[in-house]
Amino acid sequence: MENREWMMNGEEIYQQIKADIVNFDLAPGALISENELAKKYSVSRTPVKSAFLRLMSERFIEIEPQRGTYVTKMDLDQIRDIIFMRTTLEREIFSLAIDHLDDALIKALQDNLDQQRKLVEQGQFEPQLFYRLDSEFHRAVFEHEGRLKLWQIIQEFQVYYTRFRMLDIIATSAFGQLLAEHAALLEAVKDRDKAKLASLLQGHLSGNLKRLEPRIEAEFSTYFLPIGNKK
Amino acid sequence: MENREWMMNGEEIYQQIKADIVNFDLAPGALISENELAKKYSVSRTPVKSAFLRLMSERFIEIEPQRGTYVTKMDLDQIRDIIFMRTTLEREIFSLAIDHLDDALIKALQDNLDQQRKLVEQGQFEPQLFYRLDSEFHRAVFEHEGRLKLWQIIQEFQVYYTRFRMLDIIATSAFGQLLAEHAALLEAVKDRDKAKLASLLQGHLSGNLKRLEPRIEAEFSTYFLPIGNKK
DNA sequence: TAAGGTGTACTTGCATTCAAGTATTCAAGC
DNA sequence: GCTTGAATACTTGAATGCAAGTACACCTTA
Repeated sequence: MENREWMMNGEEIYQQIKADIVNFDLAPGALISENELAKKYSVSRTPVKSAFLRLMSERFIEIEPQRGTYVTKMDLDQIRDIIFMRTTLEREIFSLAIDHLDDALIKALQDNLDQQRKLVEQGQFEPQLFYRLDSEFHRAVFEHEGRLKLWQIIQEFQVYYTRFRMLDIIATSAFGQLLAEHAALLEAVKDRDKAKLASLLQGHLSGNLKRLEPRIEAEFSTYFLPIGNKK
Repeated sequence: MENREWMMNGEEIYQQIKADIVNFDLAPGALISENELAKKYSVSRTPVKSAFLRLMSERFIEIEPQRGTYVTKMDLDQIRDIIFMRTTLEREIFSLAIDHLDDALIKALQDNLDQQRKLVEQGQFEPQLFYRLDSEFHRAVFEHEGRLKLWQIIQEFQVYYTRFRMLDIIATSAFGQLLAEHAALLEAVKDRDKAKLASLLQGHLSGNLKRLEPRIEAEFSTYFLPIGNKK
C-alpha cells in the first residue's frame, strides 16, 4: 500500500480500480469489498461505492447485495463475437477507404507504420506505446471515412475486450507479428486489393485469439467463465 | 406525481428514471437534481445518486459537479454511425444465414411475420408489442448463426439509439411499412438473394433516419446536439 | 460422529449531516 | 445606467451511523 499526500476523490478511485482490473492486479473472479478499498485509499465508503456503480455498468464487477462484490470473469464467447464484429466492420471500412483512396491516408498509415517499426527495432519499450500506435493505425481509416463516432463507440464497448488484449500483451509480446500484419494491410490498401484485405484483417484481428486460446485452459482457466455459460 | 404504497429501491428508481428519459417524459437537455427526484419518490438522495451514476455510465445523463445534472441530447452523427454499424453487421449475418439456410429459420421468421401482420391488421395495439416482434425477427437470424452474444452487444450499443427509435414510433407510426420490409426480407432469404438482402437491409435499418431527419430541424431541434459538435 | 442451531463478523443499501462549489439576485457605489 | 460584491439558495461530494441480509465457525445435542 502506497503513501499518498493528497486525498483521492471518486473519479480517481474509479480510474485506479479500473486500471487494477485491466492490469490483472485485481484478478477476474476476485472478491472485493467497499470497506476494504475505502481503507486502502483512506476514504469513506461513499466514493468507493460511486466507483463500484460505474464499474458495474461497464461489466467490470458484479455487485451481489448483502453478499459481496466480484471482479467479473472474461467471457470467451463474447470475445469471439466482438472480434467477429470488429472484423466485419473493418472489412467494410477498409473497402470503402479503397474506393476513396487518397495520398493523405496512405501517408498517415505509412508514418504510423514507420513509428511502429522504430519502436520494435529499438527492442525495449513500453507495450502501451505500441498499442497506442496500433489503435491509431486503425482509427486513421475510420477517420478517413468520416466514421470517427463509430470508432469511438467501438472503443467504448471494447471494455469487454480490453483485458483480453492486455493478457495477449503480457503473455505473448507478439509485436513483430503485429508490425508485419500492419505492413501487409498497408500494401493491400495501396494495391486496392479488397479480397486480400479481407483475408488479412480476419487474421490480424483474431490473432490474439489464436495465440491465447490454446493456453487458456491450462494457464488462465480461472480468468474465464466456463464455456457454454448462459449469461 | 403518483401515490405509491411501497418504497422504491435504487434499482426501481433507476428503471423509472431511465423509462422517463426514453419516453421523453424527461426531455433531452432537461435539468434534474438529486433532491428533486428524491422528494418525488419519497426516498433519500442515496438511491437517486446510485441511479444517476448508472445512467451517467450509459450516457443518458451528464453530471456536472456542484452545477447540476442534465439529460443528454441525442447525437445525430452518432446515430448515423450506429445505423451504419447495424446495417454492416446484419448484411454479414444474413449472408451467412443464407449459406446455412434451413427450414427452422424460415419457419421462425414466417411465424414472427404472421404475428406482426395480425397485430397491424387489428389496428389498435401497444407500439411496444410490435417493436418486440421487430427485435425478435432480427434476433432470430443472429441466433441461427450462433451469434447471440453479438446480438446482446448490439442491444447494449442501442442505448444511444433507443430514444431515436422511440421518437420514430411516436412521430410516424410506420408499422405498415416495417411489416412490408420484414416480409420482403423473408422473401429475399427464401430466394437466397444476397444482393437483394443487402439493399433491403440498408433501406430497412435507415428507415427511421429517413422518416425523421427532415423533421428534426423544425420540430425536434432541441432534442439533438448541434451538428458538427466535437464531443 | 453427525446434524442442527446460534452467534458473530462480515456484506451492501439507505438516511442523514456536513462540506465545498456555483449561479442568481439584489443592493450599494461609481 | 452600469459595475461590483455580498448574501442566499441552490447544486453535487463525502463521511458516518444504522438497517437488513448472508456466510461461516462453533457449540450443543441426539
